[in-house]
Amino acid sequence: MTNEEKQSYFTAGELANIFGISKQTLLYYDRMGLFSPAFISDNGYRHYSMHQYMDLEVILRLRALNISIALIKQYLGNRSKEDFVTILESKRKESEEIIRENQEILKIVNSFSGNISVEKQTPFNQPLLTWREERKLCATFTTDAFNAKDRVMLFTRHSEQTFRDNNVLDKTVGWIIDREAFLSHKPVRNTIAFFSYAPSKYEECCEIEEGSEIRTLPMSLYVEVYFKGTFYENAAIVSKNIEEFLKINSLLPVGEVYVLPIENHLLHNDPTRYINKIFLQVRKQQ
Amino acid sequence: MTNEEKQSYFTAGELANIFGISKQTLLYYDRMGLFSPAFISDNGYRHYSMHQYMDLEVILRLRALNISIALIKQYLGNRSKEDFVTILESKRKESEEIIRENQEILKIVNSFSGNISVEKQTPFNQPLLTWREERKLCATFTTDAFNAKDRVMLFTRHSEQTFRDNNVLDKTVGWIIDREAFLSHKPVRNTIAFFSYAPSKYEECCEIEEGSEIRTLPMSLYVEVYFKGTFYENAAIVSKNIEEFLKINSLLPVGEVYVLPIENHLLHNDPTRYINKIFLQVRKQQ
DNA sequence: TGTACCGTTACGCTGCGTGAAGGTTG
DNA sequence: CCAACCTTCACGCAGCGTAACGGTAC
Repeated sequence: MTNEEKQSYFTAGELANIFGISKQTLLYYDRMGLFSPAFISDNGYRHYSMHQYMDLEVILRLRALNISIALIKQYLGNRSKEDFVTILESKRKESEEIIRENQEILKIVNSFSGNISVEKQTPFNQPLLTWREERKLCATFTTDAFNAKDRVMLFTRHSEQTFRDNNVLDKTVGWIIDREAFLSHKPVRNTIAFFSYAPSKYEECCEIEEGSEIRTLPMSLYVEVYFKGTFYENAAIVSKNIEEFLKINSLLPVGEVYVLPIENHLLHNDPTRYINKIFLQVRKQQ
Repeated sequence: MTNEEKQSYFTAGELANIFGISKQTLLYYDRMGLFSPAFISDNGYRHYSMHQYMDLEVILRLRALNISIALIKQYLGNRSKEDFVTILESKRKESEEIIRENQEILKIVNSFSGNISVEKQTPFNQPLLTWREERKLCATFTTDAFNAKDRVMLFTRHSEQTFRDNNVLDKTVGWIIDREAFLSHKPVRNTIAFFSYAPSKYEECCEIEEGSEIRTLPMSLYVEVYFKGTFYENAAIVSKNIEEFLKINSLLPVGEVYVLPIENHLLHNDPTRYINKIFLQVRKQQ
C-alpha cells in the first residue's frame, strides 16, 4: 500500500474513531450489506474511501432516530425527499406509540403505588359498621357443578373480561359466598360468584358471557371486617365475630357475603400475611 | 393418570389458553426457572397444579409492565410491599426515560419535516440581494497543510462538537472559502473553515478545540445564490454570476464566501440534485 | 385411524458487545 | 521483540415465535 493510498483511505479503526462508533459496528454494517469498504487489500484490511463518510453520516443520523438497518439500507440506495419524509412520518408514529405505551405503564404504576403506599391501619378481626353509597360491580356466577379447575378458569376469564377497558386501574376481583353457609360456621366450600369492583367505574360494565351480570350494592349500612390470612382458614373465626356483632347491635344481615382481597399473592409469599376484607349488607332490627 | 388428577391439574396448553398466552411462553418460563409445572408425568407432559395460577398471575401482571424475567424471578421468591414498590419505582423511571428519548426523536423528526416540506421556490443561479440581521456561527479552521483525510476528520469532529447540546435541531454545517480565490473563477481547492449555523442558537456556541472560534456575521446586505449540484462543479458559474451582479449593482464584496448545503446526500443519491446556497457580505459602492 | 393434543431441539429476530485466536505493521 | 493495529469466527443478550420431528390421547 502506497503512502498516497494511506492518505486517501480510512481503515476501519480510523473511521470508527472519527465518528465515535465502534469498529464492530462498521464490521456489522458490512456484513449486513449496508456499508462496505471501497476496497479490501491483500492482507484483508478494509479501506474506506474519502467520500464514503457521507453515506456513513446518513446512516448514523438515521440510526440516531433508531431506524432499522434494513430500512436505512433501502433508503440509502434510493434517496428522495418523499421517501425521507415517509420514513420520518412512520418514525413519528412509532415514537408516539411507544410514548403512549409507556404512559399507560406509568398510569398503572402510579395506580399501584397509590394503593399500596396507603398503609391500612384498620384493626383486624374487628367488625365495623359503616355507611356506604351505592356501588356497582360485575359478577360472574359459578355453580356447584364447577370443579376447582373450572373455577380457576372462570376466575381468570372473569378477571380478564370485566371492564374490558384496560385502563381500569383500581379494579379488584373478589368473590361472593352464601350467607347462610358462612354464618353457620361450617367450612364454605363453594363460591357463588366472582366479582370485579372498580371505584372509578359505575356505569360501564362490559358485556361478558352468560352467567354474568351487573350487580348493584345499595346505599346502606354494611358490616365490614378486615382479617389476615386466607379466607378458608379464617372464615370460621370471622363468621363468629360477625354473628356476635350482629347480635349485640341488633342487626339483621341482608343478601350475600362479599370477600375482597386487599393484599394477596401479588405482595406476599406467605398466605398468612394476605389481607382480606369481608363485608355484608345489614339493617337495624326494628 | 387418574381422572381426579386430570381435574386437578392443567396441561401446558390449558393453562396457556386460560391466560391467553402461548404455550411457548410457558415452556420458556420453565426453561428460565421462573415458573415450572408442579410435576411432569411419565410421558413427559407438564402438569400445573391448581394454586399455581396465582404465581402465573403475578408474573403476567409484571410482564405487562415489561419487567424483566430475571427481576420477576427474584421478586416471586421473595415478595414484599417494599420490593414491589421498589420495582414500580424503577419501572416508573425507566418508562419516563423511554418517553423522554422518544420525545427527543419526535423533536428531531418534526424539525426535519418542517425544513423539508417547505418547498424552496427560489430560482437557481440567480443572485439575490438581501438584508440579514446579525447571525452568529461556530467556525473551525483548516489549514493548507491539511490533506483530504484530515479535512474529513475535522469536518466530522466539527459537526459533532459544535453546539454540544444535541437539541439543536436546525443546525446545518457549511464551509467558508476565500473570496479572492473564489472570484478569480479558478477552482477553489481548499476550504478555510467549516461552520455550524443554527438559527435558534445565537449566544451558545460550545467551546471547541483550538482552531475554532465564534464568528459574527454582521447585520448587513448580502448577496445570496442558490444553485444545484456540487460546489466544486458549479463554483465557476456561480462565481461569474456573482461577479457580474456585483458590477451592475455597484456592490463591493466584504469578507469571505460562505457555502451552506440546503439539500445534500441526506436527501439525494445524485450529487447533481444537491442544493446549496452561497452567500457573501456586500456594501454599496460610494 | 385420524386429529388434536403433547414433548424436545433448534434456529430466527435486532444491533451490536465481547472475547478468542491469529496475522500485520512499524 | 513488542505494542498496537488488523482480520475472521462465534457466542451472548431478551423474550419469545416458528418450524421440524415425533410421541400420545381419545
